[in-house]
Amino acid sequence: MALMAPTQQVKRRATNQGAAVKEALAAEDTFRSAQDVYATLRASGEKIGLSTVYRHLQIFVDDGLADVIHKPDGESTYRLCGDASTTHHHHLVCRQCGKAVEIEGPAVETWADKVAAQHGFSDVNHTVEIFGLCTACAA
Amino acid sequence: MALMAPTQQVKRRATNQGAAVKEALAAEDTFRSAQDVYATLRASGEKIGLSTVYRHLQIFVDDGLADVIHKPDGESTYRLCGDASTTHHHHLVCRQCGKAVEIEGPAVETWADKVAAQHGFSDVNHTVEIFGLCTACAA
DNA sequence: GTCTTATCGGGAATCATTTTCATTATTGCA
DNA sequence: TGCAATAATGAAAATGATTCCCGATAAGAC
Ligand SMILES: [Mn+2]
Ligand SMILES: [Mn+2]
Ligand SMILES: [Zn+2]
Ligand SMILES: [Zn+2]
Repeated sequence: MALMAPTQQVKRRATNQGAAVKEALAAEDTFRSAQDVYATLRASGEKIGLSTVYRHLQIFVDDGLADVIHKPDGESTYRLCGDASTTHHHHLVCRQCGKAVEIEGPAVETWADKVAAQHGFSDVNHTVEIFGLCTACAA
Repeated sequence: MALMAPTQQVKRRATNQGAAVKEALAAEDTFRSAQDVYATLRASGEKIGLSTVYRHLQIFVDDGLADVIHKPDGESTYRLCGDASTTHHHHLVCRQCGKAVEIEGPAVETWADKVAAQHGFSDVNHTVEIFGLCTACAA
């Protein structure tokens, strides 16, 4: 059994950079890479370093504010989570522009757990991502 | 609509290196990284280069002989496919040792297509991976 | 055996991500 | 309000997987 670390809220300082990264993500319902966010912020005159962008994106993930999807080419992309860490969900993602729709599939959840249990696997989680072309990109 | 390239069977030469990579993968029902396969082969005295390992792993994927899973840390892992490219399936994978079981979920397939269609997405595919600890690693 | 060229592999190049660490800015408190 | 404690920053270097380059090697055809 894993030790359950107390959910100690880490003390975080409010900074311009942190706010800027969050705004950049909030601007679109799209999965975006750290490099992309960084380029966008710099282009808009924001004073921020690449390390800081990576740092905040990871913080968002740790805090359950953002989801991350690893593209086949290895690049990680981030997107603010609709309703924070409350609801478990997955995504329908446009492989062209990154636009994403949050989706739920209760049946998939139970299926995944059942299959894992049947094979004796424990401490289970899963990834379910549907990729395609959004209507805009299909044109 | 995508042009359907003629399924021209590429002429491939039989080499010791290609066979060695396939054997290394066949030895275990586990997803393994290129670096890992390379290290294993060299350790067993095999005369092979890292580039060649990557080359053959990619060939296996192109030929539908192997599946690839991208780990969260970005590393790609490969595993020979049970029944070649015939059956679409997913995997239940041990996040500790990489041991994998091929699984099927017809309901998930139809669900994925339906959800995508409802949102107007086209040219759809999906990834479904269940991770956990196998009985051996749970001990 | 000889030729053609697919394959090999050492090493350099890419490139996203991480680490380092001196500098800067935020927050709690006197 | 003033200041010390320290969290945050970011430029630069390091890391590490993967790809690229290209002269050397070897499989397959005749
Ligand atoms: Mn789920
Ligand atoms: Mn499927
Ligand atoms: Zn799109
Ligand atoms: Zn295991």
